[in-house]
Order: sequence, then C-alpha cells, then structure tokens
Amino acid sequence: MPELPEVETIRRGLQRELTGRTVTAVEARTESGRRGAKRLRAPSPRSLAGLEGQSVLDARRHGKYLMLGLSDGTLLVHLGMTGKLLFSEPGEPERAHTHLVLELDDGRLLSFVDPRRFGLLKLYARDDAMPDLDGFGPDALATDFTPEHLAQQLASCSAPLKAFLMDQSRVAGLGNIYVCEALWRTGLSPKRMARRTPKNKIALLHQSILDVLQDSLAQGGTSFNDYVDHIGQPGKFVAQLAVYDREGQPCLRCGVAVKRITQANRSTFYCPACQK
DNA sequence: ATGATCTCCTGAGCGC
DNA sequence: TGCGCTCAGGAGATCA
Repeated sequence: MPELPEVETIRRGLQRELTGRTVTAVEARTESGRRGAKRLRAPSPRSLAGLEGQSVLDARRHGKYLMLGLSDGTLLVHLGMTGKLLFSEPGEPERAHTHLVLELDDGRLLSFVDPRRFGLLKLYARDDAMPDLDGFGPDALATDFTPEHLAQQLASCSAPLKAFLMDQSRVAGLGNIYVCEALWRTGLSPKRMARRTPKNKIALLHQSILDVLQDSLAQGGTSFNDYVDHIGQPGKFVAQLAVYDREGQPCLRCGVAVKRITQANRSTFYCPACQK
C-alpha cells in the first residue's frame, strides 16, 4: 500500500536509474480507461505509444503521484494499492498483471505491474493541462506544508481527524498507515473532530507527520504484502509501527490494548487510553 | 459546499 | 485439499 514514503523511495530509485534513458519501444498490454476488462483506473489523454522515442529527464512526486518528466511531456503514475514499477532484463519471464512494458536504450525493461488495477498511467504532452493534481494540498514533505497551513485547514473541517488527514486536498501523501501512526505519536484520537484539535497540539501533530514519514523513508517504507521498490526490495518500517495492524497488542506507550475501529469503511488503529 | 458512502479490483487468509 | 467468504484500501463518483 504505497503512501508517501514508499512512493518517494521509488521516485529516488527512478531518478537514479531512469534519468537520461530513452524509451525505445512501448508494449501496452492493457489500455487505460474505464470500460471493458483489464483496464486501469482512468483513460490516458494520449496513447501510451507516444512514450516511444522520449527521454526521461527527471522523476518528481506530489503526494502519492509520480511524475516522470519527458523530453516532450509527462508520464503521470499513481500506484494505487498494488502498482509496481519494476526493472527487468530481457528474457526474464513477464509477471502476471503487467500493463505496460517500456524498452530502454540500455537494454533493460521497465514494467508497470498492478494486480488490483487501482493504479493509473497517463501520458500528457508538454502543453497539456494536467488536471489530476488540481485541488491537492501541499505535499506533506514540502516546505509549504507548515504548522500554519495545518492549523488553517483544521479550523475549517468538521470531519474526524482520521478523515481530515486522509483528505489529499488538505495535505497530500498520507494514507491509512501514516495517519494512524501520526495520530498515535501526537496522542490525539482519530475520532476527534478536526476543528476541535487543541491549539497547543497542532505544532506537535505537524511534527509527528514529518517524523513518521521521515522515519519510514529511512527504512525504505512499509511493506505488508504488496509493496516493493523498483528493484523488488520490501520496506522495513513495518517493524516500527506503533498501532497499525496491532489490534489487541499493548500500546507501546501505556500498555493498554490497541483498538481497531472502522471509519469511512477503513480500519483505524489507535490506543483508547492515551490518544485523546 | 461539505461530509459520508459507494465503487473499482484481485490475492491472501480464514473457516468449514 | 478446496471451496467460498471476507477483507484490504486510494481516490473519484455519487449521494444526503
């Protein structure tokens, strides 16, 4: 389940391995679009065949979106739940659920593999509008995500803190795991209404978000079943999770059993004793 | 306008 | 061993 640290880990790998490479051939196994079987989540404004001949200039990220800067456009990538970008050598057996294979000028292949097909691949030409990120809040690790921004957003939201932090229009990059972990670190209940966050906790919440993301990034992210980076390495942060997927186990701070509840049809894990 | 709910999808894990 | 059920969740669509 790639959230910001996992996507950033992949971005760094792509920046290192893909920058300067040219796509020499494109094989789309499935088309992006909504109708019919075996399609990804959203239609691409340009045929992915347009990748052929383009060079990769850089790899950027906003929230959980990856943007590969090309010689004439941008390839926008969202990994959804189970999307992977994997390098391979020619002749290696192709993995199931491969949607796109790019041949590179150094002989390697870069494949987009996504069993659950929540992922998204969109090719934009240089002058195309890229509406996907409209309305997104600042990236959680960018300098414009400040305590002041957080305070202002909190004040205008009557949803619970869990839903607030999951909302990419408030701050981009957090998902279920890091929202649960950041709230635990701050000692705030996921059920607390966002605008009722105590003023003296806002700076701490902001810092907890940065800390949990940085800590995870330092471990290459969190892996359960699906996530691996571009060379197939799982992340190691799962060993440091305080509440996520720890229902019934003792809170690392106070020893009370971690509780699991459902919010917006998603699991929330928290300590009922020390998260207020 | 805002927040809550539904939807897409497949593999893993579980009980029988 | 194998079948069928439930669950996981990002984010856009839809509903209240």
